[in-house]
Amino acid sequence: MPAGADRERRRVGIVDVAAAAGVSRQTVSNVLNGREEYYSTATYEKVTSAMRALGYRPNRAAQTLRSRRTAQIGYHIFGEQLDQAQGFTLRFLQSLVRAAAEVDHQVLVFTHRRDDPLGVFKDLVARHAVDAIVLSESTVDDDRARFLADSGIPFACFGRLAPDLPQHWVDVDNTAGMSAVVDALVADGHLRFAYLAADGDQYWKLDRLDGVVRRLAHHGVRLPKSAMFRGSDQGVRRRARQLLTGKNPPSAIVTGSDAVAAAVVGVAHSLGLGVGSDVAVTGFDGGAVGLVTEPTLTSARIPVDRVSRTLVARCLRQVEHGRDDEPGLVLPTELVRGGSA
Amino acid sequence: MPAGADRERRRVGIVDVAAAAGVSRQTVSNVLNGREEYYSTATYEKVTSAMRALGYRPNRAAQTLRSRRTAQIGYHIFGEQLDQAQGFTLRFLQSLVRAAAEVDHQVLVFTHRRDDPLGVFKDLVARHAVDAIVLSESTVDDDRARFLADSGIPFACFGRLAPDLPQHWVDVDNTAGMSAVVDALVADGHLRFAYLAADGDQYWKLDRLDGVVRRLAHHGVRLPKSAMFRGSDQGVRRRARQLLTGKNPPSAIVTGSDAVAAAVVGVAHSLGLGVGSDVAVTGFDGGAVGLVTEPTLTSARIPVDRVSRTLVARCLRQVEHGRDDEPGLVLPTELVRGGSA
DNA sequence: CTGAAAGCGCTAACAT
DNA sequence: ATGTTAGCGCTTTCAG
Repeated sequence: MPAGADRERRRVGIVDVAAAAGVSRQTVSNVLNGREEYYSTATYEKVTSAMRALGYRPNRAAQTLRSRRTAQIGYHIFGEQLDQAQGFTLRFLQSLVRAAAEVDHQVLVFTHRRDDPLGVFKDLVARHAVDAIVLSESTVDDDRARFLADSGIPFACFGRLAPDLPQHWVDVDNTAGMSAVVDALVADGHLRFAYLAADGDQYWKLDRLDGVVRRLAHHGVRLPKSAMFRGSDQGVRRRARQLLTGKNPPSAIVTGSDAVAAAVVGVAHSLGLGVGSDVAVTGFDGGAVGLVTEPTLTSARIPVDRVSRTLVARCLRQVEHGRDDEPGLVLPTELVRGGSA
Repeated sequence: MPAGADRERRRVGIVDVAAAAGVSRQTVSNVLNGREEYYSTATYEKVTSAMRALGYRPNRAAQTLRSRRTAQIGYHIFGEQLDQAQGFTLRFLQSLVRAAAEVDHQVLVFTHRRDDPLGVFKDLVARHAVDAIVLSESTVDDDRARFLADSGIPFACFGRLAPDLPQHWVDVDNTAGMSAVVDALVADGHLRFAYLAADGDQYWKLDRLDGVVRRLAHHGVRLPKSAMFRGSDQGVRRRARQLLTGKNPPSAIVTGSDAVAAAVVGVAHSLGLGVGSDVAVTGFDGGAVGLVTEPTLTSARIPVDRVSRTLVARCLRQVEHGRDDEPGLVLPTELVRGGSA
């Protein structure tokens, strides 16, 4: 039996498509890569129908090797995440994956090793495993961002960066977000406020606090020192209890995040107070946490989808045109009204 | 000036290493791929030091194209995840990424498009974008698993699969986990129990319920119908309140998950009851949720790291030796005692 | 607009 | 134990 008779199920390659369509392999490649100047509509039809008929899908490794584009975006997550970020990280990742998919890219998730935080980054860059890297929960002076900037790989951060770093970032307007929350509360007639938040001196935590203080001042409402607290989850609960059982309790408790708000809601319940009626509670984030509290949270929603889409766009821009001097982008939050305020 | 004088920063390739080490490219390749039969210790030293000196890192695309191995594992996540799984998914992903990294693999995260749930899978398989795929939250008769089985790509699931599917799965022993919880509670002298859980008829939810009922029976304790409830988060809260304020309230509330347990803890607090003192509450999972409640939860901990490591191992086994007939693996949970029971 | 040639950087299969 | 010869399947460059 001649070798040609083998029922061998060969992978279908670009040449098979070319043969089936009666054109050369490049024409197929051009169609594949949407180089519209280089083929006629008729050719396009022939080629695409041949691809469909053969069930052809280009081999990624070959494309990558030749074009030097992986169509993959790296996303760094921290290994240990017992904190507030928990819920948000997954929401963001989901959004990022969708945003990447919209432009035919995939997301490679990676973590660092404890003993060598930058090692993975070096590896990824050196091995050309990704076209760009996205960072979230970045600090202003972020080691990772600094390394990426030095190495020259395209990147973008969710969170603003120091002025001496490339401004490849997107962030939300924390101050304005809190202002909107305060405005709504004031419009509802609240006069006695408190602000509770997780501790930490990240700029966004400070911005949120600042937003509340300033906006209340704008409305002529003072926020007494004793009604401001930033600390651990436990500390927040304790202080919430103190405030709510003390004399002249706040009628509205603004918090720095949905996680904190959820904790406060729990405390209020435990004191037999009606949330949204006896006391208003607000959060910041607008993700899933706020939907499982009872009542649901009024919160400043972070527009995750816009954030991730922008991040992906900025990455690809750098991939295609080299490092740019675009400034950072600040996105507004959206006030979502739940039953908690 | 001659062209050779260009200060052109060329990528260092395998030939550069070979030249520097004074060996052929294959020898370098052999060292790279740990084919120990094919080089001497002396050669190894020469080659590795040359690699270090040149800062050489093999190009992934080229390796993939030639070896037909991507060193990437795909992980599918659902797009909308407002439910209990939330916290767990991220914990699992983190663990999976680490487990993959331990064997020099990376994790590619992807979601499906609503209108074509299997489309991404087809694409990934056809384009050889990953070596294997990991699924979590799989159902017994999982469409995704069925597709993967048909397509022949290596895969592994967190969650048992129907007998007519390849048994590429790992799962935890839900029944035994609950038994351990019940044992601890009984040992503490509890006699009046209740069981609250999220609704849904996934086998693991049924197994957990079953575990509680059987083990209580084993101890001679009856769980009245009225003390068993499965429903929405809201429903659970309502029922918890009813139970705790009714006559003859339970002294121990066993729940189907840490998320439900957290809700029950909130309800107990709202009724002024001390959790861990007035009423015991237990969860199932052992992740971050149980650490932020007050007190922390007593729970059956899912050994995520073992799960993900096993999943990765099973994937690689198939990659290397083809589909196997290994049976599914059931892993035990570990009882973690928090302050809630 | 289409075709032919060249090669991305590596590893498999063979030789030595 | 090391070297030689061929590609992997595509895209780039350049010629028609």
